[in-house]
Order: sequence, then C-alpha cells, then structure tokens
Amino acid sequence: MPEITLPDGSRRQFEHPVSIREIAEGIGPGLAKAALAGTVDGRLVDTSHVVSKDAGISIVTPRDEAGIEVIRHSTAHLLAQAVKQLFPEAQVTIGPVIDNGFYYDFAFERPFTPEDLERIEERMKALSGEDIRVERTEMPREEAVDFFRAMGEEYKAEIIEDIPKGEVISLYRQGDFIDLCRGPHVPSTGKLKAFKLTKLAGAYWRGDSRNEMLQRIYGTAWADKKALKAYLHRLEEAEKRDHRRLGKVMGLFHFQEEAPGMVFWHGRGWTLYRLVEGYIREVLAGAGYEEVQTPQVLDRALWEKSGHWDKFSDMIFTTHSENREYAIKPMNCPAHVQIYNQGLRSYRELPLRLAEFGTVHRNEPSGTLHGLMRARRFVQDDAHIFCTEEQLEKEVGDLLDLTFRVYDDFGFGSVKLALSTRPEQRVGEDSLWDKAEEGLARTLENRGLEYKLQPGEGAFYGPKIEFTLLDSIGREWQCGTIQVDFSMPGRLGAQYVAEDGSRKVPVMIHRAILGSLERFIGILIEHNAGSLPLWIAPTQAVVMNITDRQANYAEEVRTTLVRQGFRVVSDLRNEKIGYKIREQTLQRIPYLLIVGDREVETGTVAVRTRSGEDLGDMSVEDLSRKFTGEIARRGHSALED
RNA sequence: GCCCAUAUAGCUCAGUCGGUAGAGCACUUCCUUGGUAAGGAAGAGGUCACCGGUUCAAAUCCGGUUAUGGGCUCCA
Repeated sequence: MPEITLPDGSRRQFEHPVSIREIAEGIGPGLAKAALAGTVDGRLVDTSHVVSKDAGISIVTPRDEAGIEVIRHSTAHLLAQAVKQLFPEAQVTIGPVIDNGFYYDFAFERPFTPEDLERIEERMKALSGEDIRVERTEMPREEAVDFFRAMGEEYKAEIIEDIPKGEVISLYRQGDFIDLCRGPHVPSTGKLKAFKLTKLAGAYWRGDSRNEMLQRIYGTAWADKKALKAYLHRLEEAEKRDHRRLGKVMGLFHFQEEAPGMVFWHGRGWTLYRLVEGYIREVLAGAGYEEVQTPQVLDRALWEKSGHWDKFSDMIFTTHSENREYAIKPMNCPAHVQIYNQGLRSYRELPLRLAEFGTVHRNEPSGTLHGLMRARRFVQDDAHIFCTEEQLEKEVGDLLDLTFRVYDDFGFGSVKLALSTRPEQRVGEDSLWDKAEEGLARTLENRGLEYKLQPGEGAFYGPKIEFTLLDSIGREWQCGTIQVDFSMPGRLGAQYVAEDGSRKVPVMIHRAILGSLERFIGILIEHNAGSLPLWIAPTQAVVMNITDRQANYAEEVRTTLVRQGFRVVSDLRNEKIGYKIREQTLQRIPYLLIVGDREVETGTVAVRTRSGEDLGDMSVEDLSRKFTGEIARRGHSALED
C-alpha cells in the first residue's frame, strides 16, 4: 500500500489507486491546502498524480526546497501565459528555474519595454487571483510537434523534435495556455503569490551566439511575500558592496573612456594592491620560487609557436615597428620558457619555479568588461614550474596546500575544487592528456579533496584544477588554477639533460593563486563590504583632534605609529568630531583615534572602530600591540571585526 | 561581439510641451573650537559624452560613434 511518513514519525497507509491530493486531504485540510506536489519513491509528481502501487509517498509544500522550485517553475509558466495573452504573436521557447527564480525566453518582433514588464506582472497577478487549475495531459511526440506547429510555436516544435522518437510528451494546460513541460507544477495558479519580474535581457536561442537573439524575462519567486521581500533586501545589500561603488567612495581607483577595461589605481587603491602583492611575494619566497620579469611586447612569431595566436588572435593587442609585428603579451608562459631556455638545464635544477607579477593585456569583447572583475589589462600572480614527470604529483600537491593557505589568510574559509579535462580544440596527443588528467585526479584523491569534474573545460594545452572561493554572501568566484602542460615546453624547445645523459622535455605547470590581482582585489572589497582587514587596509587608523588645541599631540601620535610601520593619517580639519567620525567611518578606516584635552593630559587616545564600537582610552603602546596582534592574525581578524 | 537600457556640476540625481540648466552632498572663503555618524553663512563650479541631422530654436526629437549598466556568448 502507498505509505506516507508524517513529521511526527508516524506512518499512514492508503488504499490505491489514490491521488497525492487525496492523500493530503486524508491527513488534514491544512496540508491539502499547502500541497504543491508530491513524491513517489523520491520522484517528484503533481498533486493530481494517481498512485496505483505500493510506494513511499511524501507531500511537497512551500516549506520544502523542492516546493519552492515547483513554485518557480510554475511562475515561469504564469509569465508565459501572461505574455501570450498580452502579445499573442510572441512565441514561447524555454522557461527554466534558476537560483532564486526563473526566466522565460520569448521570440517577439519588437523588444519588450520596462512598461511591458509592468503590464505582464499585473496580468500575472490577475491570473494568480483567478486561481486557474493547472492540468497535466500527455501526447505522443509526433502529435505534439504538429500540435505546437499548428499554434505557430516553431521553437517548441523544434524542441520536441529533439526528444527521442516514440516518447510520450507531457503538456500542462492552465486556462487558455498550454506548454510542453516535464513538470511537476502547482495544482492551480492561486498558489503563486510572491513573485516579481526583475529584468529584461537578450539571450541566444539554445545558448549559441550564431543563433538569433531571443528576449529573456527574468523573475524571482518565493514561498511567501516575506521571503520575497527578504530576497529583494539581499539584492540591495549586494549592490551596496559593489566594488565599483566602493572603489569610488573609498577613493581606490577609477576607469575612464580613454582606457576601457584598464584601471587607474589611486593612492589608496595602489597601497592595497602593493600589500596584496607583497604578501604573495612573501609566500613565494618561502616556497622556492624565483621572481622574474619579462617583456611586455614580444614578436608575433613566438605566439604562433606557442599556439596562442591560432586560438586567440582576435583577443591579442598588437603593435608594429620596422616591418615586424609584435603582440602585447596576453600571457606570461612563453616568456618564462625563454628564461628556462637560456643555457643547458640539468635535471638537478628541477623543479625550477619561475614566478612573475605578469602584466597582461587581452582584448576582451566590449560587452564582457566589468570593473576590476573583468578587465583588459590585469596582473596575474603567475608562475611556471618546470619539472620532471616524477616530480609532478608532489609539485601539484604542494601547490594545493599553498593555495589553501593563501585563501585562508585572506579570510576565505570555504573553497570548492573542480577538475577540467580536455576540450575539443586542443594541442598534444591523447596519451599525454590521459597522463596529465590522471595525475591531477590522483593528487586530489590522495588528499581526500572533493572536486567537481568539468569535462571539456580544460585549457587548450592541458587539464586544470580550479579553485572557487565562496564569499561572505555566498557568491562563488573562480580564482586559482593549476594547469599541467605536456605540450608547450616541447613546442618552444625546452629541454633538460637527464641523469642518463639524454635530453628530455620538462613538464610545465602553469599556476596562479589569486588569478588576477585586480579581480582578486575586487573580490576582497565585495567580500568585506569595503571593511578590509587591518593587515591590508590602505589606511589603518586616522587620528583626529576635537579642537585645534590638540593638533600637535595628534600629529605626535600619528608620527609615532607611522614610525612603527603602521599606515596612519591625521584629520585636523576645523570640523566637529561627529562630522569627522562620519566621514572616516564611511571611508572604512578600521580605527578612529580621537584626541581631546583629556587624552592629551593622560597621554592616551580614545579608540573607536569603524563598526562603531567604543574601545575606550588606550596608550599608544597598547594600541600598537593591539594592531600588531591583529595584523599577525591576518584574514582571521576579518571574521572578528 | 549580440540584445536592451543609460550618459546633465567632482559625486548622487531633477529638468514638464523643443525656448541655450537646477537640487543635495563635495569644493573655496568667512563665522564657529564644538567629546563619538552631517554646526552656520556666502561663493565658485556645466560646449548637457562625442559627431552629424531636423528646426527660427535641441540637454530635450532623429541617426551614428564611444563608454557604462543588466543579460547572452566568450574567457589561454
């Protein structure tokens, strides 16, 4: 008999055949009202689904994650119904569930306007108010193709044609609207109460840039209005920590029309940059790297040899002189191989680890630029490790440890791993790819690290391990990468003399920990909402006087702290202390040191944090000790702030 | 690169029906010396992104360019 386990642990059995709705009704009117769908032996089904054999049943309500997904999917259908009513000529295509909501792509002769969006949303609300029943029907595939084609829905017909022959297709009807869908859906449109259309966008049919552009309408949908409101509030909060806004407010950097995608670092921003760079330099010194620096402009022939020209010529900036064509380097690896190639290398020199803060230029498509996150000029914390095949696994293992340590210091405790394997367009023999992919997988597995496999996502010269950071509001940022390359050293003539006197080609590991310094700094700003931990805060403290009488003392305090190596400024302006506190707090200066007559007398400073906490009076020595301790804890201090 | 939107003072933004511009903050000067998130007054500041067109007249309407924003595609 179908059996359901209730929240209190008790079990109820039902005579079959019985529908999910009847089961819910049998338990109570509250559950019957809340029921959105059900599961039968774990499979999600409509409330109208009839159970006709023994099975484990559950009722899905808005409290379940699966219930919210059903709501989102059904809201996408509601959107399509509203659009078809208002714009009958629009053709429907697909409307899936995404994080926090859904979208639906339409083919329509003219672009939707924000006013259309308002009308559509109004119509959706009206349709929800009508509480229209949502019914599932089935149709043989061939019949369904004709059915949609007869309605003028060419895109739908095309989708169905791609479904294997002979399969039965499920359709969902709500009033005058019918759509192809696997389901399940809510039993009636009245269940959809908390949604909002959020934005309009273009999207290629089937995600292929060679296809026509469809119009995508995005929306968000939740179990109730409260959850919707909370989500909209989260969006606002995310906007407040946007690094482009904070970069302006905090005076860190700017962009301008003459140099699209290339940052102008201001004093404070460049201080932050140098602090991040200095930290990495310190880490490299302890890990056996040599730091190098290579030319910005290199002959095109080198990039042809490396294989980059073939694959990325439209993304490479070029320049020329005396009939020679040069590339502004888009990568550092070929240049590092040139350093390796100077002189005859011995196996005794391996592994050779060459690191560079490598400035690269890539002519990214204009539509992809995004502040510091996607720039045309950026600096990679790049390194290439030349080693023997035997050394490969140990090197990769050491890199995994090193990378995790760096992220931890920057306050990123949660990191995801992915292994990306051979893409379609690639260089090198498959046997080499086998070896490289297996080596990376084995190293990850030996350390008990979990990772996601991303087939076909590797670089054109080798597979890669990718590190994705989770920030403080749960967003993911792909940063570090470890790539194994059996191809390029050979292409560029790298060799070493092995123990037996033979010449061998070294393996090259490409790796970056932060990825792009610009981007990483953007992530740091957003992760911390501008309140950077003390060790990388461009200005760590500001001394401010209450009246002119304490100006000299304030300067003394500042000078003492600066001499001890802290980044401290003073604010001696003739303004009220409340005004100065407000301004410096908005600048996210970690510590505000206030001096009035009282502090001059006792030789102390009144300490206030940017979060508004009053730490009371402290001597400069005590303060200095406190700073030193906090700086030593690095990223961990961010969590206590 | 593709779709849509946007571009007005240093910043955030108003600007109606086409009649050559306005607020708040910031800035400068003066007053004020005030103890934990905005003291007061005055002043200065704009080729309305750029190029072209329509018009007696364009910030405003039209076309193009550039940049930016939101997506899509891409990301060595």
